[in-house]
Amino acid sequence: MAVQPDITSVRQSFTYVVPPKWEEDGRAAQIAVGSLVRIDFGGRRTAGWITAVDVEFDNTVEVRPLAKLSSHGPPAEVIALGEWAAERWAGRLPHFLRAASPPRMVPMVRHKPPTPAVDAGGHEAAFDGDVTLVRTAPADDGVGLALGAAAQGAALILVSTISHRRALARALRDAGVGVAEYDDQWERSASGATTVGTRTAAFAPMPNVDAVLVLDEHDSTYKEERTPAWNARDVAIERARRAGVPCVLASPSPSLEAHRAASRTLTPERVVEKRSWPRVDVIDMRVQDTPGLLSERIVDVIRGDGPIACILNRKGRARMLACATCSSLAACTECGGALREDDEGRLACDRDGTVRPMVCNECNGTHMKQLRLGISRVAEDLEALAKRPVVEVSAETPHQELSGNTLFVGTEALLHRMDSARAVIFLDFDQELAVPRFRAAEDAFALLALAARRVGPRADGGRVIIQTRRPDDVVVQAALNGDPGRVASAQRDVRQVFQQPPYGSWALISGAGAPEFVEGLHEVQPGGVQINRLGDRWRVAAPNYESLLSLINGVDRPAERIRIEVDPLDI
DNA sequence: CGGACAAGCTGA
DNA sequence: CAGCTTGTCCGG
Repeated sequence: MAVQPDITSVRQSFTYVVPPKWEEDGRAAQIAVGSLVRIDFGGRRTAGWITAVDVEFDNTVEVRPLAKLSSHGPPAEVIALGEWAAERWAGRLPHFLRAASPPRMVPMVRHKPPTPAVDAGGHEAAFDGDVTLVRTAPADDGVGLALGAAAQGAALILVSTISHRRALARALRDAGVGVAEYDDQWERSASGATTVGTRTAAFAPMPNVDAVLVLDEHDSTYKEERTPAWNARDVAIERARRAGVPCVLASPSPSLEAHRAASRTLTPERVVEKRSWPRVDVIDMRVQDTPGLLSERIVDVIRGDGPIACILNRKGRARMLACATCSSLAACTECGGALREDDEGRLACDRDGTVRPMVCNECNGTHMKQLRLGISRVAEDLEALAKRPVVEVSAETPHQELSGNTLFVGTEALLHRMDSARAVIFLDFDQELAVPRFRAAEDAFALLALAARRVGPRADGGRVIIQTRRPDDVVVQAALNGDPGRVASAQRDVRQVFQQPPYGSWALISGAGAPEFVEGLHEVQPGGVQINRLGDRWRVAAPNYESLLSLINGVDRPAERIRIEVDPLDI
């Protein structure tokens, strides 16, 4: 038996033998690749996974017996998938095997016959290719696609939140589908049931998968924040590829990664898609008479009935500048990012390092004003304008208080937490458009799609209101026209030209050992790879992740700690 | 990860 | 050079 110890820093399996007694009492027959065992290792007892059963014995070392058979574990295919993921995101195998393992020990798995066929309700067409991108209505709850997946047999379905997992599992059960919720119902998943779960469910122990579905594939919760920063959507695609089964990626605001991975894209007819979006009003803040963040045009809405969400992301506020003459936002002419005032009174872009004199791009005005407004101040102004109480929502606000006929103000977390709204007002959407990150446009549009979901389709009468100084921005225009395809086609060009993901692969190197490691990378003189310093970390950019990882894995790691984040989202 | 052991440092 | 700290290696 080859056993991978459950110790992150041990990157190797070790050979053990099955104790003779286990042959007699039947335990030997239960051992398979993936089984959880305990072993005597390095002078103590530790957990581990069986990674291979047919192993050549190395006669130069004394081989010890396994100490204990703890539990069933992930099947061999999932162990192999974990090995692939460890390579793909420059991580360690135990990280992935933990995600694939039961939360509590499982002595025995019963393999159940597959559940009877369910009616796919017209959604089976999405599942007759390899990787298909399906652009959904913002308010689509995914039940139709999930039934389409379950109609294929045992389906692996990823969702971005626990509450979506619960709701979808309930809907599938109501339709007669046997469902396991991962990882709470690990055993049920291992017995072959259709499995619904969040990020870690990409490693669910299903013995065979007939279809894979990733709902809201653009969602950043699919990306693990800690190292290894793996992405469940990409694991799901690989899992489907290995099993030779269809994989559907669904989202109202698809990522460029999904566009690239898919061999075809299914979009609703233009008219149908536009109707699936709510009415969107764009308010050009450059021509508003009122100072501050509240325009006249929102008055009627905020004085009206129903739950209303006013969204104001405060992160990075202090850095934003606008022309005192024409009110245009100071933006980088190279990359469109927001500019800040540097120490010498010039306009500086943090994203690409461009510096220019304090002169407005639009009107050549030389006086800039800081745009700065705290959320409490806005809540006060809003209350005065609406003539009704305003509830300021923070992370501590209990969920029960997020409904009813209330006017809320908060950061985008408010949108994630509330169930539905009659109107969503983005008080300062430039915050989202000007974030100095390569994914800013995609993320900004995803936020509008989330608002559209809370408000419902056009026929429901709800509204999304966008206050901005950039009414012509493609992100704003795409929402206005209910046409997500515009964002993708605009972004694709930029990303291709600058070899940004997914048309290139990046790694962020940080930590105390980073300088030494980067020096080692430079010594290799890799062709087609660029290394940039960004403050106390470095970005390694390669044409694809294969060449990125062969470079990174080919250079010795320094003694001091380093953190390698492959394909980061927030840069 | 954590134990073993080697190399380096300190004080008498 | 004992006694201690710090660093590096390796485990079946």
